[in-house]
Amino acid sequence: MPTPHHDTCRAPARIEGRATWQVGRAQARAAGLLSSGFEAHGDGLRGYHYRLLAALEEWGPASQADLGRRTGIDRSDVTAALNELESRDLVARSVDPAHRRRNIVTITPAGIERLLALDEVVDGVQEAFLAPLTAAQRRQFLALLSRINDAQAPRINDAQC
Amino acid sequence: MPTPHHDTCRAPARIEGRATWQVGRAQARAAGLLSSGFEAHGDGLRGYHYRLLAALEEWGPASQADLGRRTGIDRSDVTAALNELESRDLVARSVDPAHRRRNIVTITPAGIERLLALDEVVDGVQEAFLAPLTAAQRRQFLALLSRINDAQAPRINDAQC
DNA sequence: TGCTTATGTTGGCCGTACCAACATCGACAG
DNA sequence: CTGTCGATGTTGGTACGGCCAACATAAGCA
Repeated sequence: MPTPHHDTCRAPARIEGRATWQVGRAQARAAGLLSSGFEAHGDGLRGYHYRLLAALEEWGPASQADLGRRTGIDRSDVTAALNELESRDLVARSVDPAHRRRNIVTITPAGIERLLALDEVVDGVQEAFLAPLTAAQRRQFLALLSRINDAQAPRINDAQC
Repeated sequence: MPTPHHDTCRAPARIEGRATWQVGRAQARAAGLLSSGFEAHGDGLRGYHYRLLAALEEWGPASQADLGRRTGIDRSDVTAALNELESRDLVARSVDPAHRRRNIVTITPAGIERLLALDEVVDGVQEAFLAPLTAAQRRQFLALLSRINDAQAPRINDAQC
């Protein structure tokens, strides 16, 4: 992604003061940092792939549909992302012997290795993103964000959680 | 926009704790609320149009290129959005007598009226978005966001500010 | 005068998120 | 056992925001 600037000369006052606008700017900044990081050290992988690798490493092998439900990624997008991961030998698909229609996706040792490398990239991005805040402010910021996100979130797929 | 859920069952822990992830979730929520609001009371208008109307009302008539620079919207997108605003008689284009290549865009009384109506929609969204926070927490949240956004922001177009 | 810059416009690209349709397989009711 | 229903993986398409390239034209300046 080519670094969204999103801001130029300061938005109109009625917009600049809005929380939704500020959140949008912050997210644009975060997305820019992330995609720069992935572009530099990610071998063409992006957020989708990182989320899927992380889910596989933390929760173990799963079917594609389960992966989609757990990560909030659409089934069709899971398929596409897994194709790219599989072509790099970072995950392996195998047919479930019980349900022959289902694929069991497993993360490979190379996948874990790449995941750990991406972890460091993402950690570096966090540091850059939160740089203007002190440690106490970062805790506050995360706490407020969590409060907003937890209290809300329409939560559509609440199956098997 | 059909209400992004983005979250399903809690992301992997290594992602859930990241500030960039939380900001993304918050922004997804904000965008969903905004597009719901615009969809319900906006007569087909969206963020682009609101930003342009606000810029015109606050800074007065301007050329399309200036509008683009001030709002951070690309020239080509400004053209498209202005076409829709003009077709609703919310703005008027007139050729600058000095620079015959330039259009002077003016907000019409109907445009101001619509802008005020959209202001209320957007205000309602802010309220919904910040609902889980107390007044003091909202101030903190905005202050932290401003600190992050102001300290950073690569600022590419810094001309005439 | 000619060269360069700025403007508005058209058309296109990319990434994220969705949705619809399809063939296939399992499970379960009758 | 059969038929129906649901779930799965896949393909293909949509929408939207953001961005870029190219173009014709007008202004400004050398």
